[in-house]
Amino acid sequence: MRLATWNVNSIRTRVGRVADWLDRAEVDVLAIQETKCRDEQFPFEPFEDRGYEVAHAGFNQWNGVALVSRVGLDDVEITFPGQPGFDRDAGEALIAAPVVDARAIAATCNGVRVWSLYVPNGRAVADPHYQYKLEWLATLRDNAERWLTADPQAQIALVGDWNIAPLDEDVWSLAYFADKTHISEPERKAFQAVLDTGFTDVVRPHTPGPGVYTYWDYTQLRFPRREGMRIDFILATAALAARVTGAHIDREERKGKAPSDHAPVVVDIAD
DNA sequence: ATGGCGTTATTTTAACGA
Repeated sequence: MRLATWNVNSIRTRVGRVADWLDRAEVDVLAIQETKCRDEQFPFEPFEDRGYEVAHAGFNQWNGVALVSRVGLDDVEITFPGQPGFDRDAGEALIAAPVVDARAIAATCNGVRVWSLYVPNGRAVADPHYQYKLEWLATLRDNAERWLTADPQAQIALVGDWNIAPLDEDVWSLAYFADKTHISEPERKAFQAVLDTGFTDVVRPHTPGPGVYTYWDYTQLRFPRREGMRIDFILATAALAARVTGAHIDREERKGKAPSDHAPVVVDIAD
């Protein structure tokens, strides 16, 4: 089966492009981030017309994650246990539920537990949102460890917009990002800590760098100048990674009329 | 140079993004 992840930057604005892409891409399961809508605003019909089931979590105009599948969509779970929230009004407090963003949704698709994840941006290293990001990732790590401890053979995919560039070559300019988020050591360690529970990046072996990205800013002609970031990942447990036969980043989808600023990331999994 | 662009909402500016 073919599994993909895509930060679409508003599903209502992008639904035509996403549907057109599904018509061509032969994707069985698509994890979406940044739908930017509430459940009742989500355009379900274009997906259902194409034979896909949809599960969506959206609480307001921010964030929003979804799973689209034509190979089953069972045991849907919105947010992971202990998922931290961010108090937007206070602007500083890191607090627990019930103030939780729509940043995580899971379902079992053809035997694979797929999590569509939208990791908090962090905004700036000195911003409280940055601590929220680190706490969010640490809690995800704890869950990942728990899932694999319960079943070392579990087939789990953690996919989405991680808002972290793990390697120096994952950003177009180290100097530009030197004092910004996405490349700081705490963020990279938080990402690595998830990997260390038993996950691997199953896309990178098929899309070697440098200069291979999944995101390009709308401004400053970043895309034509090939100045991007690699921040969208498909991480798989060993049992699932063993079935991966190929992967690609569909940078063609960053072109044309009204694109998302992210490209879809795709992985092929043997039956 | 906080510019450059895109999206959303109890919009006409502010918040957010990375």
